[in-house]
Amino acid sequence: MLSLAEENYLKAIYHLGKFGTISVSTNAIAEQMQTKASSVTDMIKKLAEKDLVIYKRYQGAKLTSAGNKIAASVVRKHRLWEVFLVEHLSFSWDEVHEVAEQLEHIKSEKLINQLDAFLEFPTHDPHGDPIPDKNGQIQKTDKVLLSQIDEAESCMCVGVKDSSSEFLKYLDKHKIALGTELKVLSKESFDESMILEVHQKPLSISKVVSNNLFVKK
Amino acid sequence: MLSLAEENYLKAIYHLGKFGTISVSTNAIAEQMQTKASSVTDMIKKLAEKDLVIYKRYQGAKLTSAGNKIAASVVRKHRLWEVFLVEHLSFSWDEVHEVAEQLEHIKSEKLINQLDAFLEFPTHDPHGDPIPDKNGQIQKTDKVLLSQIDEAESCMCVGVKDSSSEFLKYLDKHKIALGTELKVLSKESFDESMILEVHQKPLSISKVVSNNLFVKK
DNA sequence: ATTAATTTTTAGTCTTATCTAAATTTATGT
DNA sequence: ACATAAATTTAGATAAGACTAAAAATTAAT
Repeated sequence: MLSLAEENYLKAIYHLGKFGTISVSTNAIAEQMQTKASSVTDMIKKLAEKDLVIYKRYQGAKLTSAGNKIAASVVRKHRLWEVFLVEHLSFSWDEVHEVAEQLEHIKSEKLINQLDAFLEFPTHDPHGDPIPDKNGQIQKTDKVLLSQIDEAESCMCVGVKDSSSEFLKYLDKHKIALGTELKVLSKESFDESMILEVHQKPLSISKVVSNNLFVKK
Repeated sequence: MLSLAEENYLKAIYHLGKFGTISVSTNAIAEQMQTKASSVTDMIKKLAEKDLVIYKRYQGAKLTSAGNKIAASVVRKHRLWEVFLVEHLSFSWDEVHEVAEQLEHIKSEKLINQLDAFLEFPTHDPHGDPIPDKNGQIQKTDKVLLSQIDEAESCMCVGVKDSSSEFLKYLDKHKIALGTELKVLSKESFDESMILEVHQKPLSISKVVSNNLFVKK
């Protein structure tokens, strides 16, 4: 049985390493985990002992398939709980992360399978991120950043890259949610800002915003 | 913010000390927590430092009102989660304890208040135990052990004293659940066994059973 | 290709929560 | 009341996970 700390490290490597495909540097993990590189070295050695990561000194860590499976299951739990919080307990999408960080570590196969069924097998969390299935598989979507959309094109908001509370509240304020239709009225090359049409009204957004909003054409 | 271990100690003292009214011995806590007396001494010193228990050397520990409040809130969370698991995730009453032991430590005021509302403010958990309110108050019930019921009297099952999986499965097997009507047909003074009428059929039960089932006349 | 800068690891320390073994205090029995 | 038993506390160790500071390896720059 893995400790909370071990699960969090696996999750960090999972997120940084594109779901276990590439090696992640000690420093990158340290930054993600808000800890020190020396602590990371200790932990990845321990995870390597358990065959959850492949570790070569000075070369960073990469998830094994066992490690990937565990990391994906933690992410699965996190995202399912987020759906529960939003759909049934009236949480807003900027409030769920902190609580889901705790709930993702609850250990019970039955709990998570029943929760999945109770939620009617959702495929995406409230931020538009895909929920891994029982085997850790995630379904790929063809989402692109809003900044990639050309002038005069329309698209639909399907996810966020930055899921910080600040950004989510900004989107709420401007009535942008998952499923919201957006049309690019114009793009300003000088500062890469855009003018959108949202709910029949124009809205000017900066590059920071268009670079953190995923859309589907 | 309290650690998981600290919360568990407070909960143990709460259960053993009748909700904070009486002092609990080091050994009793050690047995309840499945740990050693020396570990208990260390911890209750620490809790005393934080003014959550009153500790006098060689005299055991007693919850302060602050400690009682925290312990009650942990118990509240435990029991609310149990209700959720049974009512919405198809858990049976003998399966909920282990998972609720984990869920009770999730920290979020909003989570527990919303969960309470979602469950429509239940007053008792699936084993008939009362759920403390936000202020830690529990409503007293006039339940009594089945062994106290006289011959020819009828009563209703309202709770269990032993909530082990084994006992709960025994009750399931004999179709005894909360709300089930029971009539004492006869009592055997030799071994203190009883013959009940349950669902229009006779059922012989031992003293162990009648001493672990709460009923209301 | 060597030096300089950066990254990573090692060594040693700290905290929390646990343990064992020994010492101390309280309770018990005659 | 006094010896002994039982309960409790103290002292010293251990393991997990974190940290700092110093050493080592890698990468980058000239």
